[in-house]
Amino acid sequence: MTVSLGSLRADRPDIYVTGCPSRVVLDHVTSKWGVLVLAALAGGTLRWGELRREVDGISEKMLASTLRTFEADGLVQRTAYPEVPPRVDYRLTPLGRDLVEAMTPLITWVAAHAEEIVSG
Amino acid sequence: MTVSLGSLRADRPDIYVTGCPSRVVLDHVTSKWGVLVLAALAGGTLRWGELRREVDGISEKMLASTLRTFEADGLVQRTAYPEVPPRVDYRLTPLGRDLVEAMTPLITWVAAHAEEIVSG
DNA sequence: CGGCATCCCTCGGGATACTG
DNA sequence: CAGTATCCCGAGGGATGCCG
Repeated sequence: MTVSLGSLRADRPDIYVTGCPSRVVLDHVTSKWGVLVLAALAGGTLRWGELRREVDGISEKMLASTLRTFEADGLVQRTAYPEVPPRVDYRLTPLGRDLVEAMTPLITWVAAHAEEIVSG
Repeated sequence: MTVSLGSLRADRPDIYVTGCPSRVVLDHVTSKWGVLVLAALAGGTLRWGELRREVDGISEKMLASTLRTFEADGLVQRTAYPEVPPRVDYRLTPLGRDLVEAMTPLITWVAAHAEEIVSG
């Protein structure tokens, strides 16, 4: 069952208004590293170091910042283990998993058509 | 038919590599105004002025820049009519319509869950 | 009406170094 | 290992003005 294109705006006029919750969440998700971090976590729980290696090019600062945003949004759950050396892992919450599922068509499409677009 | 979450990374490792076509296209789409402009055009052809009003908060500079990027990507088609006063309209290309269709689940999801997330 | 040019500045984000 | 703290830069992006 496909959502018709025409209904996209009619059903969700809220997306387009500055400062509304939809825009805030959309900004988080479409932030420079948002999609990549969420997609990386789609494969399952990852530790900090794994996440860094997984998302090529991200700095520690941006990884921390992106994760904190998603944690506050309730999309990612952080778990710290009281061990030495410290171990921390990150996983999607049920809400986050739901979001990633909604993102999957986009990511798949981009991956499939990227060459075509860039080569023009 | 749903794409399993686990396969997302396995199938498309390219997304995660800096500078690859997938990352370039993903950056265009997830640029600050990319999603909004594409979604606005999902409803059909729009004139410049209509687009500006539709996408709340966008400046002329960013609208122009975003549209030029998508035009170069082959996602949006620009048509100028040799009239006075000038009239220009923008519509999605078939490729662009395809992309918007892949984006629709994400937009719909965000609109539906935004309150829940922001109020957190 | 539909832009482009220009100026200006915020702040996203990178590099580096340090800590529990 | 998993971060925090600082410094710093530049491009993304806003405001204004002009033009065909």
